[in-house]
Amino acid sequence: MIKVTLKGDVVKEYENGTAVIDIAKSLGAGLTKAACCAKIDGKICDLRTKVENDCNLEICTFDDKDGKKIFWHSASHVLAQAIKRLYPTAKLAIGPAIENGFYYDIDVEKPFTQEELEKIEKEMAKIVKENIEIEKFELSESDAIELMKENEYKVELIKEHSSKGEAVSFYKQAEFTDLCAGPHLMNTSVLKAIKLTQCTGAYWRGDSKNKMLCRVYGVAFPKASQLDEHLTMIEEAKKRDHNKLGRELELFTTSEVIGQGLPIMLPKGARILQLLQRFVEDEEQKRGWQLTKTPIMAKSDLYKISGHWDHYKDGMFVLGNEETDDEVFALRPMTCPFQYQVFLNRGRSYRDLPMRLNETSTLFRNEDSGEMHGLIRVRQFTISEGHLICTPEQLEDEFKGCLELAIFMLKTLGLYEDVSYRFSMWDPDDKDKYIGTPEQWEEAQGVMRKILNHLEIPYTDAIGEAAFYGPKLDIQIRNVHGKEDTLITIQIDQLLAEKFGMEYVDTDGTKKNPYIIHRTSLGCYERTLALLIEKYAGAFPMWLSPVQVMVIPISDKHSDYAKEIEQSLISKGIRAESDFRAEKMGYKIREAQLEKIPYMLVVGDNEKAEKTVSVRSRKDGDKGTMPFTDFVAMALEEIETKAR
RNA sequence: GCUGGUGUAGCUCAGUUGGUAGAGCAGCUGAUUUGUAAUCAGCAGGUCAGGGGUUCGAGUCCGUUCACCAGCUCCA
Repeated sequence: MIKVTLKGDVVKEYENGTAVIDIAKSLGAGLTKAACCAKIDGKICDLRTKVENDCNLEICTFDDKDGKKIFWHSASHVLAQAIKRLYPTAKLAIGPAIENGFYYDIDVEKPFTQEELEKIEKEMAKIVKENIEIEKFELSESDAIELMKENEYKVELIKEHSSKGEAVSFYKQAEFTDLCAGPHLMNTSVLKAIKLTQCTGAYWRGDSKNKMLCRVYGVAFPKASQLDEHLTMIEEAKKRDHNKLGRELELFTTSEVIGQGLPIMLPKGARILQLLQRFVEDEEQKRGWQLTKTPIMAKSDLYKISGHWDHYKDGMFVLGNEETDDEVFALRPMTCPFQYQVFLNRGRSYRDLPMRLNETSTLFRNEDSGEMHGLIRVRQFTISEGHLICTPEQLEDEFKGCLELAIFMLKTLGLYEDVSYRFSMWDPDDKDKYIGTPEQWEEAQGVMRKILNHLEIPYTDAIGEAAFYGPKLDIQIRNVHGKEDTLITIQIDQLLAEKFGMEYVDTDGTKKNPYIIHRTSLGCYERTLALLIEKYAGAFPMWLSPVQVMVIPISDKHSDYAKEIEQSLISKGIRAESDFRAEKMGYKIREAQLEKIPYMLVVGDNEKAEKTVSVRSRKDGDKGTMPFTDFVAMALEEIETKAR
């Protein structure tokens, strides 16, 4: 007999070798039905797994993160089975569960059309109804290859798994068998609500040198109502899409004759960027940063020293022809070597350090045509850039200062709860991308890890995500589509200082290379604006609203008083406008509300007589009448505190 | 860059098997002078994303360029 510790520290005894599913049965029919997989001593496994030692056992349902994963993974097998039934010549590649559903990559002659996806969906529903048992078996490498010999993708995977000494396992459901490590559900019948969401291209093994396969994405739920809820949620999220909302609210636009990835900031969008920029620059000044203003282009020589010419020439806008011109320039794709020239302006000693240089820096990157996206990925953008030059002893404190600044920015904007931290390291196997020696990388990464651990930052490791010159702490955020991007980055670099001959005289009279922290305090303004639009669905906090107050006179008779109110607000630095059109008040309110203006001040006979305003907030509706001076005090307070 | 989708008035969308473009909102003009989310009427607005091809005839069919969208790859 073995002792199994269950949820709530309940210990039960079972025959050695009892399968998890039988343990679940002993606990209740409801749990058995809902069970997707289990965790034995924290290790995820099949319900088929036989328990052979005393252990902790957790049975996971769809409500658990791991249960969902298994549920969706099995859904991907049903997808594959349906495709094989309808398209017998299709070659399956891989089909994992992802964060929000599953996909399967398939090698087919022609990508599926919408109609074909619907047909596949119907076949999947049939497979679910057929109530098929899912069985697991293992094969030797040679038998496995024999079984999958028609499919070069699976053969490649089998060879790879066995070379690592892993068992080669298969899952079989009726006529369909797939190479898979599992775990899986016991039966197809629980996959009640399935929706195939899209069909796109994806490279085999994520390498653009490989063949592009057809990737079918889907989601699945145990109940139809959950699927509906999920689809509604996605629709709701799309309404916040900055790319749609930002254009509707006239924050930005694009123009075919200007070009891709070159957004035009309209007055309202430009105003928000100005507010953000002032906020950042003022805060940096308070924290001891010195503003610089360096050229937006340079001779190729500069980029050759930094290494950017070798690494990113294709991504730069080069002016001139290297073959024929004496001088070739390029628009700057980053600020680093420009700001280094500030340090290099004269000899430096330890007394000059730390040197904190910030700049509102416009950059140009010739992104591939398929990469551009709204304001998130563009060809010209302006970044809250900064480089901090310091001694090794100062590094931790200064890094901490940069991080505190970033966190202050995020908290003020209300994005703090939405970010995650990524420790981006080099990939020692990628000889092309990274400069420097393994020893230098170990040192820089070691220092960064120590700092992150010391500051108790909840980060995840990311191999191969470092800059070519050093490791990064990336502060990541997701857009409404769930896609993750870097909002803020703080990097440690000891390689570029050497390349540029940056030295300081230390206390002992010897010359040393400083450490450089590359950092942004708020990332690039366009991207930040995009995330803010999505965060607030266009209803920006008062201090960031392009128009803060709309004065609405009830009729022509009240225009003078409205004008007086408007002017008074403007003189106090509040961004106010009046709506003098000969429309009904309800109409003007509706428009101001749709423009997401924080306050509407309705003024008529009563207000005029008593020097009051009727306040309507976009959030709470009619707030009643108050003395104008009271409203001003309230508005200024809300702006000053950057209330959200 | 790759795969797929989309492109008709400022916006949202109609437009039959190819026969020469239509609505609502927005805009303009006039009337209305209004008390917390849409007053009424009239007018104007389009080389159907841009070249090209097939055809007697193309918004509709074919090809190409551009832009937009989703995904992949990339992201100093």
